Amino acid sequence: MDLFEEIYRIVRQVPRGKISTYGAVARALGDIRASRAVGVAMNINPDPEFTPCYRIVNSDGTVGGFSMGVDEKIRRLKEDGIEVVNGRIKNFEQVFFDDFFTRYPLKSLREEQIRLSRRVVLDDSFEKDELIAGVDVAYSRENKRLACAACVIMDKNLNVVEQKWLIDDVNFPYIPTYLAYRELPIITEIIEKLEQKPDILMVDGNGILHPFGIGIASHIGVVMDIPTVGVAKGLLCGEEKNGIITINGSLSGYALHHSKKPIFVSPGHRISAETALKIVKHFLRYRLPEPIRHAHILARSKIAEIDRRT
DNA sequence: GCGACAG
DNA sequence: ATCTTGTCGC
Ligand SMILES: [Mg+2]
Repeated sequence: MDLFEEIYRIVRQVPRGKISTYGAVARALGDIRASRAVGVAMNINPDPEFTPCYRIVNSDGTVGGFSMGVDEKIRRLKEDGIEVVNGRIKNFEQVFFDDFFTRYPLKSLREEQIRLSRRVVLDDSFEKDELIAGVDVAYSRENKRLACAACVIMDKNLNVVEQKWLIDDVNFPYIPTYLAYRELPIITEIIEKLEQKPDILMVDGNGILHPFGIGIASHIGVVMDIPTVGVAKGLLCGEEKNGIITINGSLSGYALHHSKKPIFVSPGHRISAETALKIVKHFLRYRLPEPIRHAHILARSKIAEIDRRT
């Protein structure tokens, strides 16, 4: 699913002489949470003459940003006949457009998440726990649709057994609660490239610690049918109390405060919360468990190398 | 007005 | 995540 292309398709529906907002485009995608991603998509708009991103403004009526300069955005709006006074759209309600033709792609993805969430297994369902892999994705600053995925397999003595990396395009922006749709394709690709099969995969992001119980670690686990653990650097949802994270009163994960800033561990798939915690603790040396930390360093260094050469 | 928003 | 074209709720 190329959500960037879906965004551009919606933005092209705004007629000359009308404006819409980041939030309205996000709603046409199916979720207001995508408003910031709409801004990101406008920022990297590959063809501003074809896709008039200058017609997308802030929902409070201010014009918002523009990579060619806000003055240029205002100039183009005025050329369309939109009046702008003190950086604010005049007659906002009259010129506002949100009558989009859309299939609400994010609503379909949410339905898929809910279906997948019912398939999450929270019992220890693995033969061995000898080879633990960590995976992470780093992004190019030159080309914002280019990413590097890296995977590092370690044994229980924290020796690196195998590492692989690859570069590929990413066609889905980061949207809170939809992270899997951004990173799953490239992560699937890197896992398939491994010569050895890890017993458990640790993912940079949440497992069941997600508003629909299906963070990226759980999502990968169910789709690939592998045991997974989620390790996040920030709290997406839930409440912390004495190191325990609950959503609506039921346990979803744990907070670890071993480092300056906490991490949040939650089971992904085919593992219990307690076992997930135990395995993460076994690999802690710095803030992040070693397999993920090494994958992060590898991915960053490779994408930095690409950026240097272009 | 300020912080929250996995990456 | 990178260095940035947001929105909502407290
Ligand atoms: Mg990451």
